[in-house]
Amino acid sequence: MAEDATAKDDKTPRTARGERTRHALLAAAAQEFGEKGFHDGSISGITRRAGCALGSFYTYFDSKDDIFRALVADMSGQVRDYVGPRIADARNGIEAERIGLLSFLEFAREHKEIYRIIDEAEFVDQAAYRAHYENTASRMTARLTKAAARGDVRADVEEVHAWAIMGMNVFLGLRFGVWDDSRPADEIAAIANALVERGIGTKA
Amino acid sequence: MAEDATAKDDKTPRTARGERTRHALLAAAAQEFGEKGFHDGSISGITRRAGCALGSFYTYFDSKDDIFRALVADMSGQVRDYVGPRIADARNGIEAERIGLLSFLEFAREHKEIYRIIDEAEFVDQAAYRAHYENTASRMTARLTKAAARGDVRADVEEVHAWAIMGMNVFLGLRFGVWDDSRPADEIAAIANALVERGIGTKA
DNA sequence: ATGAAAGTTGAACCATCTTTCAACTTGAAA
DNA sequence: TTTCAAGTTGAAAGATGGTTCAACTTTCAT
Repeated sequence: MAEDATAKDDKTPRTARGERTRHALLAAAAQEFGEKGFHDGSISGITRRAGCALGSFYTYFDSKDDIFRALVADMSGQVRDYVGPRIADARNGIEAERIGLLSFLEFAREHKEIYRIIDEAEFVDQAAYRAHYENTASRMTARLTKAAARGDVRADVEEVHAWAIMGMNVFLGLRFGVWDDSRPADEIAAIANALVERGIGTKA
Repeated sequence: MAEDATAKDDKTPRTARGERTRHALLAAAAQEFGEKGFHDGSISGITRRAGCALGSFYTYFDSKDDIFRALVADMSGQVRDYVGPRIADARNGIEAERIGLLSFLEFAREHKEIYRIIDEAEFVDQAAYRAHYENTASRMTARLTKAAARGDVRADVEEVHAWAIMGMNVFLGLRFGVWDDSRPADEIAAIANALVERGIGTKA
């Protein structure tokens, strides 16, 4: 998840100790940026949390931007890896989207820092930000298209529907996952899924 | 839209010239923050765009945060004032939401900086950020509840539906308003509204 | 055991940007 | 025409925090 190694000056750790430190720095960065945001978070804050010296940071990362980029890619992958397998168990296309939202809500409740980090990528690394949402949307479009072929959803599903449902999920995750998790996640998922089922489903 | 005047040290302009400068600074700040974001944007960048000296900034604003706060409130109000009256023309609750999205898309295409500014409030002034979305959602919940009473939409509409539809709108605005405006806005609005109509409508 | 590569350290350097301030200009009321 | 509050100016103070670096310690293959 960061195997560049452009031969020039490779920052990849070569020993177990180095690996440990790099990992501690990434975890500390998730905390630091999650709590304070990118600009208010500081590298000295990261190294303090990681329990190492300021200078060690530059053994593994080129800059503050560099570790942030690594973090966005990492979190984006974590969501995908948490949600993906769960969706695979679904019996049909509508069910898949319900499980997708449900597991996303669970993930957001467990990792409340994810919003601050992904959202701030809009300012720190726009390419990573767009990549995250475009990848998520295109995975959803692919799922919906497959579901349409199986007759689970209307034949006219397209990108617009995917962005609509993704936006729905993101905002429900913010409101009912991060800001306030007092209502059961499956209740939220059921309400939203009913909207989706009638909206694009074929069973009407 | 900023009549504090706490007697202490009032920054309200007292002359027409002062009013002009303050206004130029706000407009310049929208440009500067829209282009570079809050942290990369600088006060000297703002005064340069506004065509005045660095020091003049502090005649009208206490700090960088202060002008940003003023800007978020201003943009939030602009969206509300653009979308609100258009919705009022709708013949029913579903039509209202279609017009709401359509006019939001139009607004986003005309003011692409709005996303950067509102989104960055999450980091600069979280209270303003939550206020913006909570106000928007509660206005939508109120509209939907009224529509339910008129029989336009299902009786069980609630906050969750409002957040779902708002999230849909925000993401469609980002993808088909700001990032790429090649598809007609009313086409996007029609597709999303069909989803909403079948999803919460009563005509089904 | 030993030497070289990998990793660690934190003070200091440096660039940037917010904020202050005291001198100066403007414009309108008396 | 005079006066003065309001507004303007930009250099410089002050603060912050990213980045560098040269000395030091640890690890591990031989």
